[in-house]
Amino acid sequence: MLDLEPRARSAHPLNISLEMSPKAGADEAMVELDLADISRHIRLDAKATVFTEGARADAVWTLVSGSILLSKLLRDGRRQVVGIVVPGDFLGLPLQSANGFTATTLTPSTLCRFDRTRFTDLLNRTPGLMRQVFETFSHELALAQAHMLLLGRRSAEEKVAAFLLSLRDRWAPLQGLTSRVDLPMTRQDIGDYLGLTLETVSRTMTKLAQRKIIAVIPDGVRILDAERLERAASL
Amino acid sequence: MLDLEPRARSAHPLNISLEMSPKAGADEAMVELDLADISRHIRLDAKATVFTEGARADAVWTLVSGSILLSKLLRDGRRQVVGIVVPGDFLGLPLQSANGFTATTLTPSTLCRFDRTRFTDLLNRTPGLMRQVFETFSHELALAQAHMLLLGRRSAEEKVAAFLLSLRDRWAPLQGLTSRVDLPMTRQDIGDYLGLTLETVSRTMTKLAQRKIIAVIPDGVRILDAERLERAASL
DNA sequence: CGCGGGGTTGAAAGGCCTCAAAACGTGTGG
DNA sequence: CCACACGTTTTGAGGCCTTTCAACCCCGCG
Repeated sequence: MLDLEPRARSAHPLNISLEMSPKAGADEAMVELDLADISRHIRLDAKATVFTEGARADAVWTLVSGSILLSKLLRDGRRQVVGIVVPGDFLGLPLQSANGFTATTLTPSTLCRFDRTRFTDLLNRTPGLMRQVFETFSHELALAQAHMLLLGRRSAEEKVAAFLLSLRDRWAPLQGLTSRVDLPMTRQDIGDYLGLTLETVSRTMTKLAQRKIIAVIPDGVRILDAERLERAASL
Repeated sequence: MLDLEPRARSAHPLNISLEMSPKAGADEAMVELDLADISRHIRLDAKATVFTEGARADAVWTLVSGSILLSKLLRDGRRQVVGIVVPGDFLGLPLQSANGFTATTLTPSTLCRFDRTRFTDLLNRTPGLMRQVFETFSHELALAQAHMLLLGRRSAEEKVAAFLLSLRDRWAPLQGLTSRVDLPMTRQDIGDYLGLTLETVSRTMTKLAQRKIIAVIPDGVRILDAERLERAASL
């Protein structure tokens, strides 16, 4: 249900952004060829591991469809989800040789895989592409900082409310701004993202539902009162 | 006391990294000139604001000496420190027109200021420089993810222990790996960094001191038993 | 000397966690 | 088509860790 095929207009996943680049010149077609040259589309089932924290990173990826969870593990099993990847997002650090986190698919997903060294070579040859990826990372960093604020300083209710709103907004460019928010992950996953236990996530959601701010539906929630939800998130 | 003058060997703050670049070629001197052209050294007192969250960003910076706190604010006053800047670090997002956080000096500091648009122009003209800044950001992102794990999944004692160790390690390249860790910030600042109250930070430190793992000294701590501190951090 | 900011310590409250059980949903096999 | 098993979610009760509120100490400085 989340497995739609977005941005089909673009021949290559990374060109979504290159197309919008102001200095998209004559050599754009060549870059596309080069990208096609070193890339490979891959389909994965739900709950498949794309790569593992600590392992050697020999590829970088873009997500074409589906969704992916990025998580870090403590030795005793405690887990923190450090990111949620939606179609169009870039995945992996081109310049780092080891993965800093594990990437797991939530739904059946298709990814575009790039050989890492060949990708960084291309990056060094193609300033426009590097700029695009750089821009992506700046945005990621801003998201990470916003999430630190959430993890460190927000209550359980604020966390859950902010989570639902941010997930809605991230999917909005792909499927429009609907009141329905798909949650193709478990309460445990959500808790690991928000720094809460699965029970607290569940309780908080039912509390929001009792106040008619959201409705809990199978595999997701429906936002009944976006305004009050925003107030609950103290945005 | 933290106000040392590190990396004096390099003519320009940003060239620390450019020097180490593998493809540092003949045009390096020119880049340095360009950087000098658009940069300006600035001295700031302790507790001075470099820039404010939400304000238009018309500059990016490198920290030459001193130290800086990056923080985000919630409307009701709750604060989250999202980063600590040590000499040599880059500061600000070249491609974003608004600041995502506030930057405040902890000690008297000297910064190097770059006009943002002129810096990004230079960035676009100079792939090697962009690569360097890009690399910096990848590292920042990794740090941010590690901090999310800390904020979401670690206990107060683990947080404080991990904080002391990470601060020691970040200063190590500049002043050597000593047992003394300078803390030129208040308990409130530390709490805002770790997602704790200042009282919890204080209590946790005295508890670590009672167990002879650290000693609380004026303006810092001394690490008495690094091994047990690492175990306390569950690293 | 008194003031003010920062730090420590104490007691009580509360929010979230832990442990536990029951409800629910879905896919499988009889 | 129903029964069952398994994983997930919900709900409850109790406890703990961190927060809250408050008092007190320390020290630098006007």
